Amino acid sequence: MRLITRDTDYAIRTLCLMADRPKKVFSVSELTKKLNIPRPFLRKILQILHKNKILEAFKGKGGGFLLKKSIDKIYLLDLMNIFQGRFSLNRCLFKRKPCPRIDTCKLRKRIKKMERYLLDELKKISLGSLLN
Amino acid sequence: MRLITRDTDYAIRTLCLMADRPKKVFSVSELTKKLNIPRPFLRKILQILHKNKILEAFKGKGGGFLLKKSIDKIYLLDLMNIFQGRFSLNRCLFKRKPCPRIDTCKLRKRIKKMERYLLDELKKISLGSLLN
DNA sequence: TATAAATGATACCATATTAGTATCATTTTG
DNA sequence: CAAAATGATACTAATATGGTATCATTTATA
Ligand code: FES
Ligand code: FES
Repeated sequence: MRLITRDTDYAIRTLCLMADRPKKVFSVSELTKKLNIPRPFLRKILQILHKNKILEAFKGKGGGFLLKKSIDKIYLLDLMNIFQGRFSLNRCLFKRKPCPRIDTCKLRKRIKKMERYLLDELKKISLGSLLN
Repeated sequence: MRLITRDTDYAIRTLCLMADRPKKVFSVSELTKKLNIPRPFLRKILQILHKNKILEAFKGKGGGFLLKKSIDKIYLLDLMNIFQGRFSLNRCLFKRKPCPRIDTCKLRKRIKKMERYLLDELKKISLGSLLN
């Protein structure tokens, strides 16, 4: 089971790198070289981060992306929500009726509890806290 | 994120139903009617449960499947391992090198901790404990 | 003001995983 | 021997993930 998908992963790495020089405007070319992430994929990711107000973007020659939010205020869970959709462990419940025979669906309750825990843990993890 | 896939889910439901009459030999036809799970899919699932010694199987006319293990000794995690492979949250680590810049990969450690928790919780859940 | 270098928007393709089907062989009972 | 069951296994379909391609727009600067 994959907690973090590739795009979230790449976003983490990119933002951490950018945090090194928080005032600097990075072009995709530059980032792609340093991180070696496939260029068009990285570009898409950066555009999404921009739409979500985590980066600022500058068009035109000499343009690129700039960290907008402090790395300490960007949480892993934010990125997961952006790239992976709202975090939830038991989609199953909503696709099908609750399991016959398990009338009150105890399973669901127990999964909810685990989900609660994971969300709480994930909320605590800022990108800043991963560095150093 | 899906903790439990469809086949595991179906397996749970089927085993719970069979636990109602632990001595009875159920044919696929019978189970498929009661659970309305697509017949050939259910069949595959039952065969896998048989291979994994959770069910006993009887070939030939009048044959079918019989619960071999007590429902209290079948754990959700067993089924997940059978149908979904060994449970682990961070496959990511093994596909790519640890993230550059995050040298000691704190993220990995934190994910491992969550994984530990989930495994502990999942270990506790027997199918028996879901019923009644 | 033309050109090059950047992002914006968006549609597309490739691969992997999950979900489900089909088929033929074998066993068993009557 | 025929019917009714599972064993084994290969195939197909749907979805999610990972990655490309392309054209439009903006901006700096020669
Ligand atoms: S509602 Fe999903 S297993 Fe019960
Ligand atoms: S090793 Fe996977 S995020 Fe660091």
